[in-house]
Amino acid sequence: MSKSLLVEAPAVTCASPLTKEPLTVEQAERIATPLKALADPVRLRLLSLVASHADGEACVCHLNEAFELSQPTISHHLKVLHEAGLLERSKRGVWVYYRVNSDALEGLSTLLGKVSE
Amino acid sequence: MSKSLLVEAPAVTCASPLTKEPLTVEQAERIATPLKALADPVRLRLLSLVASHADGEACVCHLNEAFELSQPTISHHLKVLHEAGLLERSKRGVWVYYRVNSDALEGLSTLLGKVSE
DNA sequence: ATCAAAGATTGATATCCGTCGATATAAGGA
DNA sequence: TCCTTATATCGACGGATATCAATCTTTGAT
Repeated sequence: MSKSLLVEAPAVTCASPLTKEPLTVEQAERIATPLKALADPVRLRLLSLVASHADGEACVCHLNEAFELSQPTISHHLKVLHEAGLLERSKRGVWVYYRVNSDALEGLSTLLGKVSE
Repeated sequence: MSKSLLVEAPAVTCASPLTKEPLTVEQAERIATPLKALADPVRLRLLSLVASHADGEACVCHLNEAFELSQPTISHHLKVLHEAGLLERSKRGVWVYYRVNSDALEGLSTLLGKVSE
């Protein structure tokens, strides 16, 4: 119900929906979900923080320290990114680590790129 | 004040902000603007409708007909896309035509693609 | 068993945003 | 000039969302 929408529906990203023929209502709604997750300054910084970490993985404890926002707020943003399929989550002991889902981002990238051809 | 943010700040898109090093607050806010414009099902369909038109140009009158939404609502969405730099506007007589700004979309596309490298 | 720390969840609040009806503006035609 | 049509703007309403404090859950340590 809240898994990666882009990964679960590769047909949408592999086609060229923005150029050849207009998007259907369903396609537009599916694509809007990860874009909405991305369209927030805090979540963009979170994503870039995770992506720029040494091993592509970041502990929530470190992410919390990087912002002047409450812990629940960061937790909320991470949840939004995770449910949109942009971040993967793995728990080790008490700590939770997030890493970027490259496939999802790549799908969005090629989707937008199709328009410029 | 409301021109294309990506085109006016190519440094942001040409660098690799999402991978190498975390985005600054200013960069994140600048990138969030066009992404917010894009992160709506109606606006995605509007953009794809314009992009898929024969000569890459679409009259507002045709766009209005394609949606079961009021004329002011479509006008609002077109304004958001235009102010985000994703659509260009040209008036001929009584009619207004929109066309996709490929540079802006390409900038966003490469920006997201940088993460997957 | 108890405690402390990490992270998620809940409930509340304030702001943002999508939508509409009504109205304004602008351009062409009679 | 007056009317009609195309598009934009305004003001209002309702739903979504970003944020916080408080609380809960889970895990490891003592």
